[in-house]
Amino acid sequence: MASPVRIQSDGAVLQLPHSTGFTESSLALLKQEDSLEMVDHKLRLDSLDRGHPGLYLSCFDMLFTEDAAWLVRVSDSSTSTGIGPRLEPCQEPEQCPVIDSPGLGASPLSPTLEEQVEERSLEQVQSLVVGEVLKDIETACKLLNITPDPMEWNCGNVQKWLLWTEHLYRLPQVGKAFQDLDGKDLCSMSEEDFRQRSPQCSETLHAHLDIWKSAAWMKERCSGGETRMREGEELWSEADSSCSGQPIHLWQFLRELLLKPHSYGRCIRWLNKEKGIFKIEDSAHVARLWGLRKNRPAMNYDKLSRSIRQYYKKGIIRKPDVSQRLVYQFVHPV
DNA sequence: TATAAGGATCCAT
DNA sequence: ATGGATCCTTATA
Repeated sequence: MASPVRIQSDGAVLQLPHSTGFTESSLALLKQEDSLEMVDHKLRLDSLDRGHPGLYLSCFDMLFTEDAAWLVRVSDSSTSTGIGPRLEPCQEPEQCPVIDSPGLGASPLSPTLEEQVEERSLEQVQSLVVGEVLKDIETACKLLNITPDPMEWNCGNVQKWLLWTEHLYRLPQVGKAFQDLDGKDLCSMSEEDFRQRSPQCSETLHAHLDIWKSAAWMKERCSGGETRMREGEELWSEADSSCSGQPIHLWQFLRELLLKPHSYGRCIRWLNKEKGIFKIEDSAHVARLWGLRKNRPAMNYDKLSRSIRQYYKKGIIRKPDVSQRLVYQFVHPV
């Protein structure tokens, strides 16, 4: 059985419990960007976990977005609840200590100090990584309209999550094998149980679920002792367009995709953000995502584009002055 | 062949 | 009433 991986050496920021921790397999999942050709950042963390020399923790775009403010809250709240190991309130990223700034004429750092500096830098790197993972789960929740905690999923939610994970890791469709399961069932399954239902994808699915479970566990832990939430930084986006009760509109959905270029830049991107001009690079992909979001498996670009064209009259979206294929423009750019 | 434009109809909220 | 989904015809590159 995979042991929980400490994403930190002694004095860990993030030593998660056995049942919900980032296991070796879930970390392995985070490393798969090589095969997925999605490398944006590769963070060498081998010294973090002396039990796993040479461990790379990589962030492919789905798991690496813009900032890590979430983490600051995570660490703050764990401090305040007194339950977990602590991380000093993070400084601005720009002010993070640089690891190799040797000498500068002064006497060399003592090993202890050096270790401390290294430790802190690594903590911040880890914080970034975990923060991005959490943010990306948040994004997926918005897009799929499901809660972040797998334990709360019904069978339909499980199927959505499976579809999503398949799409994310280019897996074959395995939804059928998990048809009758709700979130609780899924969470209680061992990797062996996964193997029985889906021999090819068990490892990835189990590991990915592990990440979600960890995230839910962390969220639970943070929200328990602390309710502070800075405006505009909702943890799980209860106030977001997709969760505010009203069903999401297509134009909002497109905007959400456009705001996550790390994750969706390959299928939709700004040509001119100021003017609100964007291009759908992969029409089938965007349509699939929209169908996923709206529970419309038969969605395709033909229908999606028809809906976009309805916006012409309403003054929400139009064709840019020089009309190009798959290029549209928000009439009121943000 | 894929995309674009827009009419018609149905459905859910 | 409104926003979409679906299906359709016609035009264009």
